[in-house]
Amino acid sequence: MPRPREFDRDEAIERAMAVFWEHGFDGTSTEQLLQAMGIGRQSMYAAFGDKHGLYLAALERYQARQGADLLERLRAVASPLGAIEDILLGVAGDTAEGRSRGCFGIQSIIEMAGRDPEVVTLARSATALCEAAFERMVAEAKRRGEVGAHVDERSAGRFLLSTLQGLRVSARTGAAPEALRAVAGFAIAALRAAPPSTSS
Amino acid sequence: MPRPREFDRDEAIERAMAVFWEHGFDGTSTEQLLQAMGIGRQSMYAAFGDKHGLYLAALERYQARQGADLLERLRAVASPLGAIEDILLGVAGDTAEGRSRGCFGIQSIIEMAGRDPEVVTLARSATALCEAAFERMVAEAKRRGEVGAHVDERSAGRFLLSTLQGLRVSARTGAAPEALRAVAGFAIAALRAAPPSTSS
DNA sequence: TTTAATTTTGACAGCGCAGTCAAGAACGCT
DNA sequence: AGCGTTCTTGACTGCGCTGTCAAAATTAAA
Repeated sequence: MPRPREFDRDEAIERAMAVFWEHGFDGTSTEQLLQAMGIGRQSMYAAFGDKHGLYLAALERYQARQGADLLERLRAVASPLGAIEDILLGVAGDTAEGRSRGCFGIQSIIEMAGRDPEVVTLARSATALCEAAFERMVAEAKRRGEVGAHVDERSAGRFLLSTLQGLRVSARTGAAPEALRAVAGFAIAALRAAPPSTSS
Repeated sequence: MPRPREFDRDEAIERAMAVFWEHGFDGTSTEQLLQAMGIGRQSMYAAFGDKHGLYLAALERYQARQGADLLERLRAVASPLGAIEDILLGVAGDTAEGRSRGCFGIQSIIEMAGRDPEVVTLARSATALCEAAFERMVAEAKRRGEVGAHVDERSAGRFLLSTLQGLRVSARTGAAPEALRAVAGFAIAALRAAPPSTSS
């Protein structure tokens, strides 16, 4: 009976994400969002509640895609350490626009963590998921002897995610690809030859 | 002849910085700033031009202090590698509030790099300064045999700054001190035992 | 004491914002 | 075809925002 929705929800979220990503939550007006999504005001409010709800939907979607990407690289891979290296080098290998665009996930943490518990929750679960993915890669790499047996994979997972975040911040600042590659190289070196990790 | 200013400029910048730091540029209203600074509207506009000018003054001040801190640790130090470790572990050793407060410099890059060339310029010079400081620490550490002779200190400087940024993002997300310590430990390990850095 | 310079004060203007409301349009079932 | 339900359209509201203006206050020199 009901009249069906005329726009594609996923497509709309995707477009909203691009706007939020470029301008941040505070820097984005509903007018911008509606124009980008190509829908009317009421449609948006009916579908997402409010600007904040739309933001959460966009962030969730972004993180889901990021996570899927990571898991994908983990699944079909010849060498786990090679996969890790590829992931880190991926930041350096991106286009100049891609590099300076930065990471929507990091942006959301920086802008919203201080006031939005829902964003924090999303960020924490995405963090846990990425760290776990890295951890499994490291564990597999250990099994294959690509990294030393003394490496603590849990710490290594955290280290790798932190490194990835550092790379993305550096990229946004305008770091050259060669600089980013050098950073990635050090991270890989840390895995190859880590002494008992400093856990006090 | 002129009537002297009633407020202390530096103090005002300091208080404005705290507000910008907490809420970001877009999230901060002039009203909030004036209240925090304890001055009137016109006083602020006369002294700083506009909200953006005040923001730049606050950012410049923040970066100057961060840089001075780094150089200070470099100057009066027993072991360069120990100093580097202290700096990285400093993030983990901060209070919970300090950790989740994050870094104003990173915040400014994430929020403003896409639209404010002046912020980018400030960020780049601060980045260069920090990288150079780390580079000198690494060079000195090499001279003392604390890190291997094969380590490229330029790359190492970049790596260390990137690691510090990653640590701060992780801290803002709510990472536990032990997790941050583990990350710092891996970074130090990378310096101790880095093979020829991956620079292609 | 007058004067010139500057800061402070308080009010104000114009604009853009997020969110609401009511009326009209489109659909599937009966 | 008619009906009930939902979506869409467009106007509107109240509020908060940044930046401006003019007048009052304060100082040091003349």
